[in-house]
Amino acid sequence: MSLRHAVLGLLAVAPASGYELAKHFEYTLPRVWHAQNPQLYPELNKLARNGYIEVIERGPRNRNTYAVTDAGRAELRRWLTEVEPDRTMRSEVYLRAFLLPLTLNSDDALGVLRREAQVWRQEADSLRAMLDRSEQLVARGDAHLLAYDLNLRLAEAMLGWCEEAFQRIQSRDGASDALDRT
Amino acid sequence: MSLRHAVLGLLAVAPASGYELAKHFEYTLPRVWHAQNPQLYPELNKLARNGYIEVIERGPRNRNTYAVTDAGRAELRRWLTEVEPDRTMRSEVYLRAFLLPLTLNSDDALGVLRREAQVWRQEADSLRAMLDRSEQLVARGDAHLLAYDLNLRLAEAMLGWCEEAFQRIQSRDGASDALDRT
DNA sequence: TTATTCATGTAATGGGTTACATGATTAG
DNA sequence: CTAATCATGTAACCCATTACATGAATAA
Repeated sequence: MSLRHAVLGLLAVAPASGYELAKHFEYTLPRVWHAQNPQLYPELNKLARNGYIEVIERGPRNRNTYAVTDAGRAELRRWLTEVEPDRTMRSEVYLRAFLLPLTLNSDDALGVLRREAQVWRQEADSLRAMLDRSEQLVARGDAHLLAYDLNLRLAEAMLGWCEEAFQRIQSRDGASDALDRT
Repeated sequence: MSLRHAVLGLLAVAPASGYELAKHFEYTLPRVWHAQNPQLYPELNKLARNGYIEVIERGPRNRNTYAVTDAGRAELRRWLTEVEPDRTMRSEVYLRAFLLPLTLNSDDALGVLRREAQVWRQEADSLRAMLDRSEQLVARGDAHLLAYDLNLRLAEAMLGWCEEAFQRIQSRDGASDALDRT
């Protein structure tokens, strides 16, 4: 499991509180890694007990800001460079895309694909706009841009697939219509 | 959770035993949905008790071949067309890609990116070869091709990102080298 | 007849989600 | 002073993984 390394990684990018991490997972990483409050707070305490992170500031409302320690940074580096990634995935989006053309009739499939294409087109557009804006503000080599770029490429892949699937199903349908008419 | 619908969907494509489903998840769907034996057999029994699937054949070695019932097909259609998808993801691959440029030094990052690009290039190549072969065997409208096409597009997106990230990190590095030299 | 593959499962453990609880601070 | 937001957490439940168990059929 990699929640441990997800948290460690985010804190290596910038110190944060549990509350901020939760927002981060919800708004900036929803297509990458997902985690909520009841996982985060116990995990932060565990990482702190093991010496990978530490509280660097106590704010109002019991706010604890955590940062990675040297040991944490070393562990993160070890994980990224030496541990063979688990490349299996479990994505409802991909599962639906897989099943849709295989199990739905053409009308249902085309309807769902039209809606899905819309979602990914919007996501791709807003990521592209964000990247355009950012490239004027920060240095072109800024590593944050690469994170957006990954999301953009995945959204574009989904959009491209939706459009391809739509066309193929439509022409398959057209072909059978044509056959029916002869 | 969608294990229920993953199983229902696979059985809607073609009847199968639990053993065959496990192989399917392992070899044809590893980048889509992941499930193993100890989940599958209880889930199959539950789906059968609820009337969504049924045993259509008992083979040697206690082999049970399951197929979806009309109720199962209706439930699958309902899920695909009416239930709003959960578009959050939890992918170790994406998480690593996100963290890599933000937390590793250039040398480490370039090394890992080179290895990763290799993996996705191979996956894309073999999927492309499989698609080329298939298109000569089956009708172009065959829905199975779309499943391969999705995997291909995602692999190409990962490969494209790896190459882009490699170049940006290299040129960022080159830039700082150039500055050092002056 | 020995090893391999097919085939189905259970038990123990660990990870993740939903629902709930509590209280401090800030904005209107 | 009221509502919204910030902030941390626990309890109960469900889902997923690892390790183990069992035995039938097939290939060498």
